[in-house]
Amino acid sequence: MSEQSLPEAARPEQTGDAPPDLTGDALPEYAERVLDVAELIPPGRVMTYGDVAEWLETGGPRQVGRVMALYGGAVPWWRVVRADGVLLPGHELRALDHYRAEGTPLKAASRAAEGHLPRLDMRRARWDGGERAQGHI
DNA sequence: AGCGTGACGAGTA
DNA sequence: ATACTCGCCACGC
Repeated sequence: MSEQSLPEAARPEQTGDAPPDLTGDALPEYAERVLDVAELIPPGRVMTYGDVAEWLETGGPRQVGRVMALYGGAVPWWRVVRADGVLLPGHELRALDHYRAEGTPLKAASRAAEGHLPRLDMRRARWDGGERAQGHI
């Protein structure tokens, strides 16, 4: 539940009649697949934009990024991250709370890095999609 | 049927 | 570490 109830506006399942939906003019097919993958990422782990694209075997990191920017609110958006583990501007606070709550591995800050925000420890946090999951969706 | 736009990513300097 | 460049490709004009 801490998945937070999101605006269902982003899920246009039943838009029988041209809904004036703000966010939700029929989610493009590709966007829906991206969100499906995002929902599979286990708590405490992350996938990069590129990983998601690779899994889908369609589009690329930028396409995934666009989808997350537009419809990310409908899924655990903090589990789809940049490959270098750097938190995006605007996500520092909220995402960090999620990572701490889920136990997502963060990189220990070196003294020289004091004053910087923690980065994700991608070596440990990155989720490969799970052996079983590969090849589905 | 183009064309511009990116929550990207790898490479190079 | 930073700052560029370039390739990527679905989507909305």
